[in-house]
Order: sequence, then C-alpha cells, then structure tokens
Amino acid sequence: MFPKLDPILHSELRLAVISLLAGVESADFTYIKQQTGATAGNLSVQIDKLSAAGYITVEKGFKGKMPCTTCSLTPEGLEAFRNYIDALKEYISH
Amino acid sequence: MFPKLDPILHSELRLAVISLLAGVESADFTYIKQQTGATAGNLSVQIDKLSAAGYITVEKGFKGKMPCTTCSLTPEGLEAFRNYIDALKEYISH
DNA sequence: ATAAACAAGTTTATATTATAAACCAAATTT
DNA sequence: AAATTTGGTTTATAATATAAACTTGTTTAT
Repeated sequence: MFPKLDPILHSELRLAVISLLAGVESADFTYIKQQTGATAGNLSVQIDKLSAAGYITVEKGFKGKMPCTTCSLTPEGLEAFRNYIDALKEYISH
Repeated sequence: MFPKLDPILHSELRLAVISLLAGVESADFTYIKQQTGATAGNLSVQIDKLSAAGYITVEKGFKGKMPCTTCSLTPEGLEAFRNYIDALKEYISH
C-alpha cells in the first residue's frame, strides 16, 4: 500500500540537488549551493552520498585557476528520481 | 526556489499515517499499524509527534475490554498535508 | 485457579541522518 | 606581504528513525 521511499532521495537537500540536476546537463558546486541555499559543509556531505549511491557523477577540475566541482545526474539517478516520485504519489494522491 | 519541507511530515511513516487519515474519519492504532506495516514502537512514537504537532488527535478508549487508541486528522493536519504536497511539487515537477 | 500466550501499546536504547562549525589550501585583493 | 575571499572538506553535535525490551491487562489452556 505505501511503497518504501528511497532513503537516499528522501532528504530535503539531496532531493533538491537531484531535482536541480534533472533539469540541466550539469551544475557546479557553487551554483547548486546558491540555488539550494545549503551550507557548503552540508552540500559537500550530501553530494558525496549521492555520488556513492551512483546517482550523480562528480568531476573535479578548475575554472580558470579556481577549483570547480561539477555534478551531473547519472541514468541510475534519473531512474531513482522517477521511482521516488512514483512512490511518493502513493502517499499524496489518495 | 526549493521551499522548506515540513519536517513533521517529511518522514516516511508519519506521512503514511497522515495520508491514511486524510481518507477516513478516524482510524485506530492497530489498523494504522497493519496498513503501514510499521512496528508498534515506531508507530507509537510517530503518533505522539503528530499529536504534539497538533496534526492529529488521539483518543484512548476501549473496544470491549481491550484498550483502543483512535486517531483522526485535525484541520491543521490537513492543511499541513496540503502545504507539504504543494512544496513537494516544487521539487518533483520541473 | 493458575500459568501460558496474546493484545495493545509505551519506554528506552541504539543506529542513522542531517547539519553546522571549524578547518584547510589556494587565489585574490588591499 | 598581510588580510580576505573562494571553494571546498572534515569533524563534532544535534536530531531522527527504528527496533528491542518492557508494561498492563486479557484471553485461553491446564
């Protein structure tokens, strides 16, 4: 009746990150931080978890001389996001 | 951009309880436990939190000789549920 | 009548999670 | 060259979720 909600996605900040990434090719740390309003520490941790789950890829490079961490959604991440939305609907739409 | 998700409702079990109660006049502990598949201990704690938040009312009585705890959604609970759904949509529908 | 098993929860202990504070290295500004 | 800013990471703490253990009373079996 109530399907299990993927605990990786059932987190306000991680969900926001995935939601953001679902709409774009990729996004860098600073942009995600700004868009979500998260603190850097929290975002760093949550990005690690999403990455460890295989839901996003993280590439570390430089923009000019400044370090720049770029994230993008993996196909598994997108599928997990869709599954999560479907599961949620069981909770919110009856 | 990403609205805050009410932490009282952003919990798998509490959300299931509210979702269940949103569809009925009232429901008792045992029924909620069975429908959600929760353990009694977990359900007891989460019902307390929902009650403390004013989202549900809890009435303790007897069904025959057996104790029976009956829960129902308050108007505030229903409104919080609706707000939560609206907030969620900002995360899942773009 | 008494012991064993069951029902309906509650309390408490533990594991997990979320979050911010403190920190670090390099770059930029003054 | 000192101070500040950028772009993060690590670590410590607070909050949450969850199950295990317990309680109170009831029903069933002996």
